[in-house]
Amino acid sequence: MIEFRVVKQSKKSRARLGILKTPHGEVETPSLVPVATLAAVKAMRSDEVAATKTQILISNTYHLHLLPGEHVVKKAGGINTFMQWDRPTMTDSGGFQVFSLGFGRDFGVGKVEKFYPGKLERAIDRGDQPASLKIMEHGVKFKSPLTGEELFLGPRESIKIQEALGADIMYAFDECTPSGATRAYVASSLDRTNRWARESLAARRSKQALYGIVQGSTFRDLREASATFIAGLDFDGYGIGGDLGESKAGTKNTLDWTIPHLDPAKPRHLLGIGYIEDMELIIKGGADTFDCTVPTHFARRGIAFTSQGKLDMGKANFLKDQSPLDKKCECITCGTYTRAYISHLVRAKEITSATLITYHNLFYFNSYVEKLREKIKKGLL
RNA sequence: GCGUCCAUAGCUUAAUGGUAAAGCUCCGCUCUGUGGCAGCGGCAAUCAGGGUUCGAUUCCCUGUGGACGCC
Repeated sequence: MIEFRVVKQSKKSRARLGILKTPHGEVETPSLVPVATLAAVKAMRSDEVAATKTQILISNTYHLHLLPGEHVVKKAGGINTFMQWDRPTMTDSGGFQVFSLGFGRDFGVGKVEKFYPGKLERAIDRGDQPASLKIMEHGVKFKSPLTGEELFLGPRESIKIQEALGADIMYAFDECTPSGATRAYVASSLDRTNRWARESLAARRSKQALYGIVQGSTFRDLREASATFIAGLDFDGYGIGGDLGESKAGTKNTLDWTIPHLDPAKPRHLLGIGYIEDMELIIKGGADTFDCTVPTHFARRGIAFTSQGKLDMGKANFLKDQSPLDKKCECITCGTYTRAYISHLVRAKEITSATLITYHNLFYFNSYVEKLREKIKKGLL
């Protein structure tokens, strides 16, 4: 089980400082939750991740079910022991894969995207199904992208897998609705997600915490209805997910519409959002935690986040640059290596480039959130 | 020294008697609960000279450079 304590509530915004207590230690909130999809932050050892000030990780039910299978993880003693990570963990339910392997895959777009340029002839409407999976009332029939094998995931299945994985916090099974979906589609999807929320709770046998997920896309009334419904159930916290609409304004609206309806004593997690420039907005909007693949995913494409902005280390001009990624950064990468060296590694496609930049990006993101916590403490946010 | 073959983008190759296609490289952009570690876009070339022809990168000759074989 978890305990959440609000240490300070800002008077200027919905921002708050908190302590999220789990069986594997405490998380100071607001906090970024780096993504370890397959029980690993890609390119990193767990001890390296810990050194980036990362307090908690999120892994993925769908992916770990396929590879290596939850029983392997369980046999190893659960996800913490398996990956030698002694701090808190969460597992996402697989609900996002209903989108990413479904409509997202069909149209080749992410969830924040506002348009499907030239790809979407008409809005996704009630009754539409993605090409490679089937969304049914009791769950979703997937086709493994690895083996082509059919795989069924519903609330009961998801919770069962998550219990075998053994993270501190689990998520209810939901459908992350696609942008470009009509109100009718979102409304019927929400009915289903709400039903799945109840079934997820009923399926739980363990003492792991379980977060319910708010959906409703960009429709204010649906977001409010969703938040109210989820708040009425006995969840330990909340996830806010789905299509948030156009990046900044959309994220703000979604938080404004949903958070006032949730129990303020429970932690709220914003699912899958976390550009550096969005963080202040997210935290002011009232999110206690948020996960994002950007620091790790971009690192593997050679992009470093610094106080000078986003740097594409693959660019040749850095080969002459003897300074660190970020002069103001205190991470090991910045204390040890030059931009010239890192640029060379990126251009040569050396694996080490991913390690070095991922390390820095996580450290940088976590330090950034740390500063925002300071700001809340000082009453500046 | 003689013979044969070759010469197209920075690299490796394609095609054609009506000025040329691709992969890699290079340059730019995109990536938000990570199927895919990529996707999209751009720059850029017919070795040199002469001949045949309405028109030559393509056919012919010479030169230059290279590969192979023979001596």
